[in-house]
Amino acid sequence: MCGRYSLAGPDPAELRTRFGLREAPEWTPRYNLAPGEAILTVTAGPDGAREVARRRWGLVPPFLEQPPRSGALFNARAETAAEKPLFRAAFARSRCLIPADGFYEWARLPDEPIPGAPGRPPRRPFHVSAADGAILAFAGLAALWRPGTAEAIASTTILTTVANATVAAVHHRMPVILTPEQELEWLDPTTPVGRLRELISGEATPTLSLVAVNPAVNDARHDGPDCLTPPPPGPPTSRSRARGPVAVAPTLF
DNA sequence: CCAGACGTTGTT
DNA sequence: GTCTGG
DNA sequence: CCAGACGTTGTT
DNA sequence: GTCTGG
Repeated sequence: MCGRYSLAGPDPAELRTRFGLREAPEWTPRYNLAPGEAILTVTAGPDGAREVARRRWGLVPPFLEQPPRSGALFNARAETAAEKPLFRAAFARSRCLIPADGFYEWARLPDEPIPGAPGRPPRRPFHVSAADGAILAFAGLAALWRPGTAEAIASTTILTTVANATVAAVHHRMPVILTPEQELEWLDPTTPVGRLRELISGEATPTLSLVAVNPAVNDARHDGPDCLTPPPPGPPTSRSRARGPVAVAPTLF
C-alpha cells in the first residue's frame, strides 16, 4: 500500500523538467508526507499542457455532502477503481500523477522479538525508491469538492497494486508507478479504459531498491533527512545493527 | 420505494 | 452519483 | 501509514 | 477498540 512517501531530492527546476511543466512548482523537500496533507500533483490541462497543483491527500468525491474524515480514501485499488462508486468518475475524467522519490512501508522483522521483551515486536519502517535514483510518478485520481458555503477542496488518491518481488519482502501492496511513456497515456483524456487498466497493472514498474530506515519516520510530524537514514544501532535486532542499506529476508509475505 | 453507504489496510 | 439493503 | 487521544466537572 | 491529526 502507500500511506507515507517522500519528495525530497528533486528541486523545483528538476520537477519542471521531469514532468514537462510550464513553470517550476513551489516545493521544499519533504521526507515524510502523510494522508491529509497537501501534496504535489500533475494533471493534463484542457490544452494538454501539464498543470501542477497542491491537493489534499485523501479523495473527496464531489457528490459527498461532507468530506470523509481527514485523510480517508488515500488509496484506491487499481484493480477496481474504474467501477467503485467513490472512484469511478475520477477514474474516467480526472487522472493525475503524484511525483515522489520513494515511499515507505512498515513490517515486523521475522527475528524479533528479543527474548525477554514483552509484547509483540514493533513494525519497522523501510523506504523504497528507484534503483537508479530516478524521480517516480505514482498513478493517482483527483477531485474538486465545491460545497455551498465552505471552501472548495482539491484532493487526490494514490492507486495501489500487487507488490513486485522487491517490495513483497515487506508488504503485499504498493503504489502504481508509471514510466514517463505511460504517464502521457494515463493523463490523456481520450485513452480507452482497457488501455488505462493495462497502464496501472504494475507490469512496467522500474527496478526498485528497499532499505531499512530510521524509525523517526514513524511520527508524521517528524520531517527531516533522518527519515531516510539507516536505523540507529539499538534495541537489539541483528538487522537493525547492520550498517548501510540493509538486505531484507525475501518472504515475509 | 427510501435510507444509507460508498474505501484500503492489516490483523486475527 | 450509484448501489445495496430493507 | 503511525501516534496519540479518547471526558466531565468545577474552578481560576 | 476506534477515531483524529499529522
